[in-house]
Amino acid sequence: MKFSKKSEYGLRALLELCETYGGRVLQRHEIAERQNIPVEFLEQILLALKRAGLLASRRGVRGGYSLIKSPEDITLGQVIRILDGPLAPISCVSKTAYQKCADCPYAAKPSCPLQQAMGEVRDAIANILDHYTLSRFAHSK
Amino acid sequence: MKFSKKSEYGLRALLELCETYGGRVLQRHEIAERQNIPVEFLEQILLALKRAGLLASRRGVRGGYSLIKSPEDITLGQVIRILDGPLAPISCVSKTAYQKCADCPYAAKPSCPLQQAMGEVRDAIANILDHYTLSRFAHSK
DNA sequence: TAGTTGTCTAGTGAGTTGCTCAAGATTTCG
DNA sequence: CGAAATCTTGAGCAACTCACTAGACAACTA
Repeated sequence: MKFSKKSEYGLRALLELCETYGGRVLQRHEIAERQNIPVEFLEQILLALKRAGLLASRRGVRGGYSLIKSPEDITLGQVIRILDGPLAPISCVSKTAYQKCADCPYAAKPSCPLQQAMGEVRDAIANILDHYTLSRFAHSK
Repeated sequence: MKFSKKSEYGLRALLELCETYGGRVLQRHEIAERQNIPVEFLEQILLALKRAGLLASRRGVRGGYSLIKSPEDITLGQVIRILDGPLAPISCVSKTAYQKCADCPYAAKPSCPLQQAMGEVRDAIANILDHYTLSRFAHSK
């Protein structure tokens, strides 16, 4: 029941990028050094965030990465879903990636006792992470 | 960010055991069949739950497993922690298994921005799972 | 004491995580 | 233009975890 390093690194990288938001770009090695993240691994993360539309990048000598969306418009939930997949603790309660459980005897019945509890957990997690924005994050620094 | 099959199977096995609570014992193959769980895998789970003090077992011909605690006194949180480890999404916010992050640059500083958010998530999860008892579970069946 | 059950320890195949490496594309600067 | 700096892509890999299996052993009961 843990988040991956990918999510953690991704969030920490975004924190750095928030600080130069609107200003200069950051290169991967700058972010990597400041946040103690292996450069090549960080790269994969930054690219994923770019593909998801959070970052822009420029190649070449004065290249680097920069935030493309305002820190107020980026939530922890978004970032974690990009890097770690759905938030739901079991897939039969996921809203973004629902899957019927194959082996559960309750799957056929009208209601599964586990589903209710897990649904509540899912909602609680999503409620927090989808309302936490990067800006709120940076302020508490 | 998912619970393991172990937890899921464990909870479903406990549901079965709730139904015969106070009455007869259940053998592993009975539970396994009704809940579609591989017997030998289930066994490991039952043993873990036994070591944790939730179940009693008897060997031999009329052997089997039975609940040793009342369903009202067993919470989902307990069970999941036994089978899956701590609930915290990152270990620096775990109450049952705290660990300082080795590489995080905020670890040294008074406050880590990630920690606050993750702490809230941890509390939310624990709040739900530690108040959900097996009895509440069985009733909604 | 024979057969049935739980107990324990080890092992295994598939998949994931966290990370590395190498070759290429694009940009800037001299 | 050409060289250097940067991002881009894709492949690869060791360690670990997950879900499950196997087999020897201990205890209970008839």
